[in-house]
Amino acid sequence: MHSPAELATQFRSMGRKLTPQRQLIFSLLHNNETHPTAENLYGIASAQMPGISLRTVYQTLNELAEMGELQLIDLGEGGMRFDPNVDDHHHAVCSACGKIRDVHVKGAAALKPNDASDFMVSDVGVVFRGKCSDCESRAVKRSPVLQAKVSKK
Amino acid sequence: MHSPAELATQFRSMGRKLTPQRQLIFSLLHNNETHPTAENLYGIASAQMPGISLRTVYQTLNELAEMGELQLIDLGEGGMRFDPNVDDHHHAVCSACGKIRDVHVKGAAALKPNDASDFMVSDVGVVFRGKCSDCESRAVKRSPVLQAKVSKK
DNA sequence: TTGTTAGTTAGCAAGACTTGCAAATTAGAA
DNA sequence: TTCTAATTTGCAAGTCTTGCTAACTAACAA
Repeated sequence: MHSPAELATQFRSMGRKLTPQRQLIFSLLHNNETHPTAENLYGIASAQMPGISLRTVYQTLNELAEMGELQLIDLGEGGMRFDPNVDDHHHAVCSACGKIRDVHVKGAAALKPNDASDFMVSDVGVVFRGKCSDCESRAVKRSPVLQAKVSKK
Repeated sequence: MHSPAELATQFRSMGRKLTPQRQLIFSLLHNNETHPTAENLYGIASAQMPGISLRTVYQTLNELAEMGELQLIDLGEGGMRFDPNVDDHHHAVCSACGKIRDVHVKGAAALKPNDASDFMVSDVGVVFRGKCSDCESRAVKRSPVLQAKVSKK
């Protein structure tokens, strides 16, 4: 995604208006690597601009997506995620905490269906599921406790 | 997914009942490569068993998924898809007709995030987007017509 | 065959997420 | 400052899925 200032210029050059709501959303997305949902952004936006509506958040996000400034990701967890990183990359999802991380995958672009030579591939998406280091170490540390709890039953 | 007969045995051994509704759904899923939605299956099931409820279809599908007999796939197109093929495989989605095809990808299991060595991968999913051969050839054939239409505007 | 009962089904309400709509508001140009 | 098209709000509605519960029935024993 371009910087808030660049987006402002771009919006105006398209005959669109630069509203405070849009500026706020631009700034919230800038360098945002949390892959927020619309609701997430709405929560943060509301704190800084009471009264902003969830509808506006959705609207602006959709506009940015149409402009190619945002990537929409749906990982099947109920709710679209918005990623201001539109470079070629993939995602790793922690099954414990749900956090999504951008990752790069060597050779992903060269992947091909083994048994569908007649399919014209235009895009390849890779999703890793597993545990992030935080959750992994937490699981190890808690392991004895959990066992104790189980044995108490 | 196991055969309808095997599923029947499995259900009974779990203290579950083998209802006509379940049998029908088992049979509809057997060797089904269309990646149907719950609504799709409900439509077909209704024709053969008027009165069956969508609720029952969802319920049975969820049970099968919990038993590991079904893979749930969400390709972000509004609606979960159910795949009786639970072998290790991936998917190719046609952006024109929406059809989903099972594909195998050599080397997919060996993929690793390039820049997230601390992430413990337990599963890798690959989704190809593009055009299936039907849509591809159709697009080529129609191309002159479409151009004519455009120039008329 | 009949009775018993735990497991199921059907139907509707409701929940989560997203979009459509229309009235009120406002950014940006003159 | 004035004007107008773009925007924002708030709510209704749409889609997909699940919760709830009364009525029903498969499975089993007598």
